[in-house]
Amino acid sequence: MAGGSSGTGRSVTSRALRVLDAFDVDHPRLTLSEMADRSATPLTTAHRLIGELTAWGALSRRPDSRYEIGRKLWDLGLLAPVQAELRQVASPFLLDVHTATRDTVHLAVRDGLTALYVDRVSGRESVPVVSQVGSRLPLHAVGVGKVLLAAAPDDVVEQVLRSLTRQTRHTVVEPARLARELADVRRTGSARTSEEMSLGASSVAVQVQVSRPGGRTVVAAALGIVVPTHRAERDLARLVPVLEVAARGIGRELARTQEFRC
Amino acid sequence: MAGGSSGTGRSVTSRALRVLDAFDVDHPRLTLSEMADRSATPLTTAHRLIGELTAWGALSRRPDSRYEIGRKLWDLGLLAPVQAELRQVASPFLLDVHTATRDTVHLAVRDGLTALYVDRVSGRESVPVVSQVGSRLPLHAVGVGKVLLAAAPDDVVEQVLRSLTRQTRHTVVEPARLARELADVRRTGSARTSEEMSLGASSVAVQVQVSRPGGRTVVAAALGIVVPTHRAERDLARLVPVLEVAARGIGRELARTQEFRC
DNA sequence: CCTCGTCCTCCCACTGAGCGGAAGGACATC
DNA sequence: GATGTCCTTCCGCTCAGTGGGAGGACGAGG
Repeated sequence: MAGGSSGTGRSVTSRALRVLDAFDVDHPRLTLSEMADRSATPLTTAHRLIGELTAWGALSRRPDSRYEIGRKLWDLGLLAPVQAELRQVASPFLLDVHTATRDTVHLAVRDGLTALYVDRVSGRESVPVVSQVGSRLPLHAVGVGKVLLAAAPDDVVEQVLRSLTRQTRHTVVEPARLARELADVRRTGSARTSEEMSLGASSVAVQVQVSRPGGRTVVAAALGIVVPTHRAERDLARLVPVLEVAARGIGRELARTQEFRC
Repeated sequence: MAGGSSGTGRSVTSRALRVLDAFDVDHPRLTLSEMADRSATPLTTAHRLIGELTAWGALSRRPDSRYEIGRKLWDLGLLAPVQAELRQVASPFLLDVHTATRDTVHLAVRDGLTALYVDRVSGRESVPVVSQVGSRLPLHAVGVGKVLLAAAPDDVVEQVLRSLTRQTRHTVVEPARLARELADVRRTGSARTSEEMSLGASSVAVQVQVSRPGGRTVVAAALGIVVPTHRAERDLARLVPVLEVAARGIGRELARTQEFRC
């Protein structure tokens, strides 16, 4: 190869894929040179690769000459079995909760050190949208995250406790305090947050437990609801039973499905 | 290149992408050799490409050694602006309709000669699931499809009329009859189907109209609802006004958004 | 009008990354 | 143990990919 200077990616394929990596939630639209920069690819090479990706439909070019993810990737992405069964089983229950409360309902699983939102039903006149399907948020700052963290292996908990990032002035960043909260979550099965991720929003969340053959139960997901803080005092306590009913429904349904693997 | 025999794809990138094309709704899980076959790629080459795709996260390997679309593609796909604005605007309205009726509600746009389902809220005890988000169904056999077809350019209508495929014994496959139905749709603004796509399911759908600056209105999408046939006679007529209210709300909201482009 | 800056597109000679047949392993079936 | 299916590793040939450079398109500032 001509350049050979810095760590030239390696294979063509990996380079093409790295170009795609330039996109993320904060950068859903990029110019050619932005993509080249962000993926550390020589401009000319990026140009060629992007041309091929566009021809296939992985990217598409907007009238303003910037690129965005194309429909083909959308199609393909929908085939990904990311908790497909969980989402399918849980969806009606989320709708039930939404119908009963008209608030924003979330379903999340733990993905490494983050809470991955796999489904969402958004309330009409609800709080500022922080999370969307596909979002990952820090475990310690959101309701569903605390629930998932409380059920996580010790090493995960330790790692999270060591790196508590502040999101708002209400975020719990003292390890000891969070550890105490987690103990409460394990005892009660539910977690609360109050403006710890974004101001004006409070939440409750509960575990979705699945009984596995052998008598053990595992926490497969977390089900949460977000309300404007001014309604939190009045509503959150009342919402826990609603969530619990739905969570148990989901858990029972999941246990029934033989294919389910954690 | 060694072989050089048949039309060797071309570029590495296009080959890698073609391998991904092996996946579709009917084939969400494939073995290595299936992917090689389906993409007309020599086994060894497919093996290498798939290895790279897997390393990046485009694919993932299941315990049973088959491959499926990986989480990374799911993430990326969610960034695709496939009717992003439409979906965001419409979502609360779909939920409203669902809350009021508890049936399966669909939002679709026309994509070439098919109806592309961009959002869905599924009813609890509803009909057999035919369509999912991302599905494409023939325009002439579904409610939202007829609405979209009625608003489509003449050449599209002609093409569809020339190739009416039978889905069930109730599918309308006579061009003249469908043309008549389309005229009705244009007049009334709503379309019905009765077991034309799958037995046991009937539907109504209405246009989502947007007033563009300049006084013209365009049909941006179709909003539909599916009910079990045994309830169709009783429910469908009553559902039209519900859908119309929601569709008008969506249309008004879309018109307000300046960015909206058809 | 010209200059400068940004961003994109085209060109082309060099070379190492990709290619894929062949061989061998893992596992199941008869 | 013979036969089949599916996956993985190996390796020498060569053509596809590479990326600097040149130049075009467009806009802002002088």
